Amino acid sequence: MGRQPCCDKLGVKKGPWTAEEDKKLISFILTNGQCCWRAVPKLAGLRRCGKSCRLRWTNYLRPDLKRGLLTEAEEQLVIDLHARLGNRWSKIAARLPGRTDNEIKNHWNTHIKKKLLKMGIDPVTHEPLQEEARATKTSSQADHSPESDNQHEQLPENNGTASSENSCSPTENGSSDESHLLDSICDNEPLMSCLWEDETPLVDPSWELPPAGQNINNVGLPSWDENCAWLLECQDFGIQDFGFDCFNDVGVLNTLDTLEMGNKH
DNA sequence: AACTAGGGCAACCGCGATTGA
DNA sequence: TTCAATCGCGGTTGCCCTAGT
Repeated sequence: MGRQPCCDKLGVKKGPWTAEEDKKLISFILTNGQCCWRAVPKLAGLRRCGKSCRLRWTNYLRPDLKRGLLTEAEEQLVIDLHARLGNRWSKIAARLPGRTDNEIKNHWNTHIKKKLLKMGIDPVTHEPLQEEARATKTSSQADHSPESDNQHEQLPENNGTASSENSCSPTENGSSDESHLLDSICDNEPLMSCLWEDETPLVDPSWELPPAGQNINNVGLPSWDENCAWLLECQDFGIQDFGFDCFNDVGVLNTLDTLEMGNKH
């Protein structure tokens, strides 16, 4: 009895994805949509576990992904959101269109954390390190940390009125422009209520895959018969030439770039 | 030029949540 | 209501690249 592993340990490939595998996965998902990840490897002809496929797609192959470093404004937003949400990377990522939880998590651990420490700010509590030390001395029990579950529970009730005292978390290092950007975001109640609306992803809603089983052709997309050759050729012609409006072109091109990079490996 | 250490990122692992029979 | 199957998330690992010596 007990829980089955998500995939057969035997015969399942691990490690970096090859361009060929990427092509297969993209081809399959664009043809069939995202459904039942467990079945994806089998149907797509991949020797991967479904989990791995999902991860690869959501973190790397999705056409709506942005690539490259987070902008200062995005970084500031991440800091602010982290102060309120803690390590809920998926929630944070949901507020940043085109960014994945993994990407944000990595960026946090490699860049932002250090930045905050340099500024004398505890990356966990978002409070000045000295005060933090004092606070832990006096009341180690009273958990005022933003990580506190209580605080998390209250988050939805902060809707819209997302306290500006929170938003004044570490902004010292940001340029005044970025601070203004963040302030203006936080001061904008309609925008903030939208941001705090869990069901309202900022990701371009135009990126929608057809329901399972429905061929991509049915949504006005070019045939996928040419498989990834088509995707790859888009680089030469420009995605718009295909009338492929449902994809944000940057995203698709990023995917293509990615595939190309993969080929170089 | 060769070696080493550190940083960055992609991918894996394990667990909790959710779903459906 | 219970329990197995599946999904999704957060933490962690390991590999690759680059800067420094």
